[in-house]
Amino acid sequence: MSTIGYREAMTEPRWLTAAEMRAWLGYRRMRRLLDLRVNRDLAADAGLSEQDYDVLSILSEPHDQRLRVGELSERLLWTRSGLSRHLGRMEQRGLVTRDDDPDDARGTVVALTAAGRTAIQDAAPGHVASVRRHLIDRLTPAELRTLGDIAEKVLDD
Amino acid sequence: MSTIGYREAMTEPRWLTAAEMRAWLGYRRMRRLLDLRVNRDLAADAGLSEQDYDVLSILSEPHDQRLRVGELSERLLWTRSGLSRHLGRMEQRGLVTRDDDPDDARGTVVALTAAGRTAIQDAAPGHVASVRRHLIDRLTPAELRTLGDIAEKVLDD
DNA sequence: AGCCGATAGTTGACATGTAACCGATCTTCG
DNA sequence: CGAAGATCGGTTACATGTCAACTATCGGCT
Repeated sequence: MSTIGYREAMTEPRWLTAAEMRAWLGYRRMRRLLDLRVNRDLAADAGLSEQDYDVLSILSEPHDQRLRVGELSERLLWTRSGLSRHLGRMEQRGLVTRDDDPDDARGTVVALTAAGRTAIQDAAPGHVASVRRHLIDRLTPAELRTLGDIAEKVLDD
Repeated sequence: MSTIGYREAMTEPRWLTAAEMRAWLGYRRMRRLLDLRVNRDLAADAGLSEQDYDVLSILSEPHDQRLRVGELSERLLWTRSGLSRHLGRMEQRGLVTRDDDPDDARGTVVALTAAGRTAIQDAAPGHVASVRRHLIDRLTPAELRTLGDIAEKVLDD
């Protein structure tokens, strides 16, 4: 036994093969760089963070004009506390509002403001172009399909 | 024009098709959940963060026993300041040491301690098992290969 | 030799995430 | 009805990242 990390082949644990390691390390690096690039574009073009965009995007869907904080946190795979903080910042900036839920006094309902709607309308075209430039348009249809399959398998639980 | 986000088809910007959106949103959710799961395992099993593991892993490679901070930051795709702070924490915990580079007085050389070596040796088997469980073993060899290809295309610049 | 822009690493100010806990409210069941 | 426990959203304490500024050093060019 000598080397540690992901690299060596041993018999005890099932270490990663070269192909498996390529996939894993590739995923790790892709994650870093892709997110960096897309988020940088979004911040430069629209003054929004990835998180802002995600929240606005969900709220702007036709049937989700008003959403409970808890439901939003589930959709975003976020902790409630993190979302609560983030909504506070977005509220400060005038992008969303928070009001007591009339049906459940424990709850809070989040809604877009006019400014929030404008913000995502303005941001969307550039953001989609950025996602295309950095990811989508670099891949073949078959690769895109496989990426979707992979995500499905990983998420399935 | 009505809906905003990633969802609608328009003519002006090239919005995402259903397949493209599946890939992009799938990637986004996979990123969140996969990282969460792997990092949780690593923290529970070995008391290390993903970042700790990455640093230790590189330093434990045979020819990289001593590395400049700058080179480490390039390999990890990290900012220097972030790495500097992280190394400070790891140094506190006795996992690595930092010393002046004898060849370039501006530089700092990072090295593993005995405890650092032990830490990654202990952590590696469980971590590999975790990566297998949450990602590798869920995919076919063809999917793994495609994932590697995708990462390569995205990183290539 | 000596100056000056480039480079290395650290640090201060700040942004933003999580985990643990809290008060308010709902819901279930005796 | 009314108490026990679950649930909701938020807050406090803390971890950890970025950007910009800073100090020290290097190295090419005159």
